[in-house]
Amino acid sequence: MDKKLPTEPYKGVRDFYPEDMAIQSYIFNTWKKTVETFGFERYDASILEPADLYKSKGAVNAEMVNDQTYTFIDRGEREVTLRPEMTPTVARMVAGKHRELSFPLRWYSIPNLFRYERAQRGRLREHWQLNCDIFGIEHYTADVEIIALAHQLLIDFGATPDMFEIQLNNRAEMSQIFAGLGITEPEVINEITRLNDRKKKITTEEYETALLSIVGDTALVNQIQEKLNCQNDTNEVLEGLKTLGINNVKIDRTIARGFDYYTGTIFEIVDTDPSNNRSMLGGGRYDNLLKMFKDESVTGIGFGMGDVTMRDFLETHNLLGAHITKTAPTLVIIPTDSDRNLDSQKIAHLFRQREVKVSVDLSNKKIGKKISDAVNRGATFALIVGPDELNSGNFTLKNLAFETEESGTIDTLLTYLISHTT
RNA sequence: GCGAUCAUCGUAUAACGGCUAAUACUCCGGUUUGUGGUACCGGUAAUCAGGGUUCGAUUCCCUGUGAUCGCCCCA
Repeated sequence: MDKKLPTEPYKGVRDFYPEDMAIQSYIFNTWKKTVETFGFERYDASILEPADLYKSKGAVNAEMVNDQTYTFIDRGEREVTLRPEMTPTVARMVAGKHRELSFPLRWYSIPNLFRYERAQRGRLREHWQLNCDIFGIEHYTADVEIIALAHQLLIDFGATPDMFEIQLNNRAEMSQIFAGLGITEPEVINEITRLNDRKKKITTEEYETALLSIVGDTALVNQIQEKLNCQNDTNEVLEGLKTLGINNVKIDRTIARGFDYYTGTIFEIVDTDPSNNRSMLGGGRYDNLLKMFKDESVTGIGFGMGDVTMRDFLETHNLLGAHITKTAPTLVIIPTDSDRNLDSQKIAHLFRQREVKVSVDLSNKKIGKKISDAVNRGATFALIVGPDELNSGNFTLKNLAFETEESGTIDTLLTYLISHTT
């Protein structure tokens, strides 16, 4: 009679059942570990931000703000947006304590971000993204450092350098290249940049036709292509990375990046496997982001890397598997019947005080079933608790992996268990 | 926002327009009233929603919903 609710999650977002959460935790933990070896500190903020943070001029690309954010009016008639990216938030936080913070900063966060878009491979409406930024260093070695971190992140998941490629570009250098060709109008540069971004997806003919319709001059079309194809291009960031032993990197003049706030280095890391031919990570340098909040400016460079694309990468290259561990209890206490549940819970407390992970099987299944359930859950030990054991004080601890048993008082078994777990 | 493909037990698959919609795994129970994953036996459980064509629709058509893949954009 009454209509039941669907059990599916909201469109484009995920439920994390324990087996998914195990993967998610592995990704987050690995991120955290690597990033902290680079001396980064963690911060976070609310998922809610005033809509103005994204709307103010030149903050981000207009399409994303207008068409791809979750924006609503709250009960106090404030316009609120679910954060679609973290950079404006961290810029706001840095600007807010500009005078108190001791630069340079190395900050990271793993926020969940929301974008209202059509879900597809590697793109969902909610994703988590590792965000790393260095604030307050103009020197190019900050660019090198942040890209070296991005590189190391993948290495620490077990990736080898042939599995991915770092693609570098520089907004300032692009402006110079265009200026050298006599192209100075920002509108035209913008159009060419957007076209370049799509270059790998379209044919050379399509590219040339589109480029011609922008610049209206065949000679110029050829000159632009020549500049873009220059394989020998290098810069100090590229050389710096090579000095650090990072060689799967190249200059790619078609790298564009969507956000308007980038002013210098921009980079992406792409999967070299053709079946997962996507950008997994992207970032760049921004000089003017704090100007929204203050007259003073602080330069920053950072990147974001998504959990969805990360998982796709790890699955594509078979880098998950052995790393994923379910959180199983070490010990399952098995009462022979429900009347022994409380006695069992009391015993469990003794083990928990010694930091043993214990669950008590409170079901009314038969003992054999409870034991096989414990095995299936991945427990290492099982302890049977029944009237005989409680009366005599003599218990049996089963080692489920080796199919051995140990008898004794709770105290001796506790000592035994602790000495047999690492 | 646009385009393509798809939608069957909890999961993965099967069924020419025609028998009670099948099989495997999972789950539950039993063989075994207090002790292990196996084996054997049994059980629960599905045609996304609404309309149309037809004697008859899981199958064909339309609409909606959802998913996947691509475009746009981006992690």
